[in-house]
Amino acid sequence: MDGKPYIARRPKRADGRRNYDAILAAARKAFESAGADASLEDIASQAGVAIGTLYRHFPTRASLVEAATRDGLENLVAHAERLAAGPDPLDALVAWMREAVVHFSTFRGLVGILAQSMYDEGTPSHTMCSAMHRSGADLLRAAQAAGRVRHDLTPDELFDLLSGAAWVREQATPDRDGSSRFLELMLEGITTRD
Amino acid sequence: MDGKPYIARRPKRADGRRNYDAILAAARKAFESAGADASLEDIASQAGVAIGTLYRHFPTRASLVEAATRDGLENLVAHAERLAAGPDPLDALVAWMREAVVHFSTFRGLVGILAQSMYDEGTPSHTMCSAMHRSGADLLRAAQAAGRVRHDLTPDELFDLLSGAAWVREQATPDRDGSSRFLELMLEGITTRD
DNA sequence: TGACATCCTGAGGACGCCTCAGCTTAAATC
DNA sequence: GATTTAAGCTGAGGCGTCCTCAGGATGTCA
Repeated sequence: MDGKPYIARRPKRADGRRNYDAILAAARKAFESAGADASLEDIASQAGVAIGTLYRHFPTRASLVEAATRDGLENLVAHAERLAAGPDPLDALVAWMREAVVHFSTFRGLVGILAQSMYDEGTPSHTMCSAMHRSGADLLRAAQAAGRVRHDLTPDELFDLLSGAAWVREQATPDRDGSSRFLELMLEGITTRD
Repeated sequence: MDGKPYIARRPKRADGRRNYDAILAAARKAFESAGADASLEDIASQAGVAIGTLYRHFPTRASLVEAATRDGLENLVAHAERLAAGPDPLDALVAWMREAVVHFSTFRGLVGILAQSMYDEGTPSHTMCSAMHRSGADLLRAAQAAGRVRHDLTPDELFDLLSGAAWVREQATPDRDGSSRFLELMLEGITTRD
């Protein structure tokens, strides 16, 4: 829509870096406990910083979410590469999917943002999402090449399933978490018959 | 948490009924175009009514959503009964599931509210959700009794799958709606092997 | 035609978003 | 160390939304 997305960069000056880090730490904590729509003014004050400073470093909520979740997604991508080197392509895919669902539901509201970013280039998280998309697609292709997963499943469809599972996990209460069962059933629908 | 949920009732006085209906109509339109978090002040003004009047009839957003979606859920329950009378229990279940997913994603944010209401008694939509839960459970049981659906699938798990599908549909853009494929794959995971 | 319960109104406090003009300060240069 | 300057910080304030409540209006019933 309006050019390239804003990706927050660690600033140059010492005080800038300090505040940047403090805001990020506060944001992680706040998102975890209040979800992706946590109050930005709370986050700023938790970080010991004025609201304007928060906006200086993270001009949009999406850019803050992106910065707060970048590490996790990077890990996910890195892990995919390690898994791809393993012996069993299906095991690799399944292990990765489990991990992905957990990451996607780090806090309430994250899946929605990621799902949006996946196909919207004007979004801070789009870059990481694309990288992740590639990782998943590679693992999927390998499993399909080994004849372990149905060939008509596309990467987009895989991500729809993962997002759905993550969303269910997001909704889970302490006494009810249907996400692992969700994944199990999903795998039944995806893997080829013996 | 705090006693029984507030279910909006059609008021006694003529002006009250008029406003109640106008608000409901405006709310349906607003939810459809702006999602479940549409501005209540907008809805009131669209209905030609002061904000206080909206709150008089619908003291909470959840109660307004409940009233706006009651019909749809009632239909869903009624349809389940009709389907249950049909010859093929699996066909009945599948048809109902398709319909349920569509209803759950009537507007953005609805699935989340319904998923919440399903297991939280202190919620306006809980009553209808429970009725729907029973409907689905009946259809599921019948399909299982006929040996067409795996026996270890619980109603709760079925609703997790339906909610996941509905959520994916909610996220869909005009050019990308993965929900029908989602349902297809889901059915693969659920039905028994031939 | 009262009398009264029901209903309506909209100002106002609380909160969150986001901007911007003015001020402070780190750090590079001399 | 003094000077310069760009980077960074602040927080008041405008705006939108939520929700309440005191006071006023009106449908309804006898």
